[in-house]
Amino acid sequence: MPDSLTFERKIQAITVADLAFPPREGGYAKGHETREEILRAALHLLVNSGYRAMSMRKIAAACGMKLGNLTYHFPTREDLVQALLDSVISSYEIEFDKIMHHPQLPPEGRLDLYCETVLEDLRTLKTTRFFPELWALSNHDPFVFERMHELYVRARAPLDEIVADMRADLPAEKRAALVLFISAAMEGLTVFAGYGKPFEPMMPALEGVATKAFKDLVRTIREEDIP
Amino acid sequence: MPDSLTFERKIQAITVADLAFPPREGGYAKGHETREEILRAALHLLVNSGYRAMSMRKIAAACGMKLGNLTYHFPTREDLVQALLDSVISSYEIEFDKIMHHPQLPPEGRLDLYCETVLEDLRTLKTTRFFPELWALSNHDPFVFERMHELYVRARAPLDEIVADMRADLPAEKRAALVLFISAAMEGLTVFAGYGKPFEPMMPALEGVATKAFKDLVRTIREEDIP
DNA sequence: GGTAAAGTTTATCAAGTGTCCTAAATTTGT
DNA sequence: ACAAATTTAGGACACTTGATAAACTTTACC
Repeated sequence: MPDSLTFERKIQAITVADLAFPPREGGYAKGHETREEILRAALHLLVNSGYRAMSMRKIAAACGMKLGNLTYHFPTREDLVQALLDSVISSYEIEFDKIMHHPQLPPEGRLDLYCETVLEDLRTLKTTRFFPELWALSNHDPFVFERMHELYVRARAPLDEIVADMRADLPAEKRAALVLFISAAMEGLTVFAGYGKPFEPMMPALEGVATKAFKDLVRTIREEDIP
Repeated sequence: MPDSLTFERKIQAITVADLAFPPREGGYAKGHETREEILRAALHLLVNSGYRAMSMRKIAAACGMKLGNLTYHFPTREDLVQALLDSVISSYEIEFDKIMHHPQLPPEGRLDLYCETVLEDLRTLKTTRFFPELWALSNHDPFVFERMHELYVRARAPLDEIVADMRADLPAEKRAALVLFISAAMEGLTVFAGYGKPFEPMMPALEGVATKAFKDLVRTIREEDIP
């Protein structure tokens, strides 16, 4: 592992096509398209250049329109960020719905699928890219905090449900702690995965360890008693 | 768990007395004290109000001096941030030195102590507070990235050493992955711990699960073969 | 075709940013 | 006492930021 390294991220450009941009009610078609374009550009800037660089002007420039038009669609900057968080949360919802409404899959299978989904996200670095920014923001912006909390709650909900199916006898508190630890481990993994180049060589081995560790946790859920 | 909550962090004000501010070579005593005061105020602002609020003027105002004096000690903003990162890294170094140079402690004991130290940090939320900001920054500021990488390397070094003592037979790559996963799990834990109020009620239970999980990993290191 | 709403541009505002500069006053180490 | 280091008090620079308001253009619909 080198002690000093050049600043090169392996992620060149994020594709945000798979993010959900629900249309607002009773708007012109053109207006909705523009809103989508704005949010896309905003997220692109957020991920690739950071929150500081995600200014109204740069967003406007990124999608080739004037600043005034941007404030027409989003009167304040907070409105824009809110819409952005909405789309992120919606995308999560869609992702986890796929797992929970998977036809004829036992709890164990759903747990495996859940873990596999997160590990896959770790490989493709999809959510990893905007999470650190949003999380840092949430420490000082109350409304970001509330939305991020909502996101965390929704992300853990399916896992909570699965664990409840498998170990209904466990007290809710311990189930919640177990779920939280799995989530935490995954969160930590995305930290290092997102950290990119320095850790890239050992990511395959890390994934092996992670898979084993998660399997251990599954075994804990199945067989052992929680301390 | 409430679905919406008021924005109240349990951490009111950070105390940075235990952070290391190494003196620069060939400076007067007074100058060193002032530098310390500046860095303290800067870190306070970073933690409690975020990186955006950590402007030269606000730092100067926070420690009751004029802007000119601040630029006298730190010609550019980057100089200041560099010094800040230096202090953070130094503090880490001191913390881990205590573990590694503990008299007559076998590798197993040092591993326990290492985990316990991190869990203690999780309880007191010491480093948790500025990590998200710095990490988010590192994604877009090359020099912050290099320093944060240095920090990660130094933080994992002792753990690496311990694991090497315990399992010299394992290939370096797999040892590194194991170390990385333990670090990742801890990193994730600090994420949720730093998240504060919403998770506060279940922190004790979470800590129990975490302790057990870490013990499992230790057992993995001791007895089993890594996949 | 006309009309009202939606969408877009243009121009401007006050405020904040980091950096640089000069000149003087004060404190400190020796 | 003397020189170096530190601090104060300003001002100015070029630049970016979010927000506002007035004009202009396109679109939808009767």
